[in-house]
Amino acid sequence: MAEPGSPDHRIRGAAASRDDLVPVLAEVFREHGFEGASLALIGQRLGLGKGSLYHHFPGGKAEMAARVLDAIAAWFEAEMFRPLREDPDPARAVRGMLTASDAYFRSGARVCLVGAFALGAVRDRFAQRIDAYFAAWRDALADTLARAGAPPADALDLAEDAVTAIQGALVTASALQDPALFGRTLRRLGARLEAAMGRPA
Amino acid sequence: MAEPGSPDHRIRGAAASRDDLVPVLAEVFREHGFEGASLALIGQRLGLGKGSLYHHFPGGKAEMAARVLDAIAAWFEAEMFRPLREDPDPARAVRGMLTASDAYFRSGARVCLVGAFALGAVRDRFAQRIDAYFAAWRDALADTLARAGAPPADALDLAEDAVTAIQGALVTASALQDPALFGRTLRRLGARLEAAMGRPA
DNA sequence: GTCTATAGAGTGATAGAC
DNA sequence: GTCTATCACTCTATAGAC
Repeated sequence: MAEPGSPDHRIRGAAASRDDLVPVLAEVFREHGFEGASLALIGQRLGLGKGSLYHHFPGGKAEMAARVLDAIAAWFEAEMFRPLREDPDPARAVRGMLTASDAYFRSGARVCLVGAFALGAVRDRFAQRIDAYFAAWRDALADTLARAGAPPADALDLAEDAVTAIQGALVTASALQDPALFGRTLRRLGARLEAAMGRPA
Repeated sequence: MAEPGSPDHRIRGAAASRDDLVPVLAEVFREHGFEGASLALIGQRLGLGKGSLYHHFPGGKAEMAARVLDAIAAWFEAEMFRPLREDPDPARAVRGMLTASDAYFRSGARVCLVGAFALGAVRDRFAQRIDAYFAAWRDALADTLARAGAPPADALDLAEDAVTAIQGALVTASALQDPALFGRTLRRLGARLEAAMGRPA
């Protein structure tokens, strides 16, 4: 396994490190769900045989999904939740979150893997990670809204409303095959958040 | 198979008609998704062997899911979309839709099967039904909001916002195992809709 | 030789179709 | 209940880098 940041000394396109595999794995789980993503399909998309899959993920499919959820959690923590908490300009941080959401979800063309796992029986297998993802998003945003001047009693409600709207937009955009619905939802949501921040009482 | 409306001539508690099976099937698909609902599990929950399953649904699992989606579409058309369109008091009709949603989704304890199917590759197999469900909901509500005095330019946007919020609340409530989130979302959504209806310009 | 990543035959269990 | 296909998974073996 290559050290982080080391020069790429792969010889013939092979020898992918586990970190290179996870984003592709995420896409397969996004497209097919946990149950629908068979090892045969996964191996095909990763260009690896079963032996290689179990070399990188001895725990099998469950470990693959866990590593994907961990990578998603790390991305959101670094790119969305920490900026929300630490940006000295909270109003700008809220706008940044909407921009980051639009980018991450490819303007509605990409589904939320965590939300997809949350529906159905798979949820129980990854309950802690799924719960933590949504709670962290809601709490980071509530903190920022309170700093931005939203009434403290409303901040948590507004944050819950925001996370809910984004998830719903992903479901509905996918159902109607209308990615633009996601952008319209972000615009409406942005207006609600600006109103709450601008009118601190 | 019993004719519709014929007297019940079952002999020993067995011989359920296909219409009796569909609601149970719906619950199994809601809980496990299309891929996760195996025929063994379905047979167990229905109390039927595989032979009986194929007697009632010659097309197998795909036909079962199609009949479930049809039944859901029929329920929403009769209990939500038609009342929305036909109630002479549109504001009351909008409130009735929120009440019906709360009842149908068991105050957030039940997931939307159509939304769950919309995420992931299963969507393509039932694309027309999934699309029709969401479009009908949005359009019936937009029509009612316009009748209630919402600015026509805003009615479709508001309806899209409403369907999106409900779907997002179901995802998030399931993820956080917090059914009460659904009620809070309906309350916030109701306030937005009332505001739009009350302020016709 | 050791280490890492590769492949794939072969396991029993279970899938959906009939 | 019977069928075949496929499931997740195990095992053994091989390649090249050090």
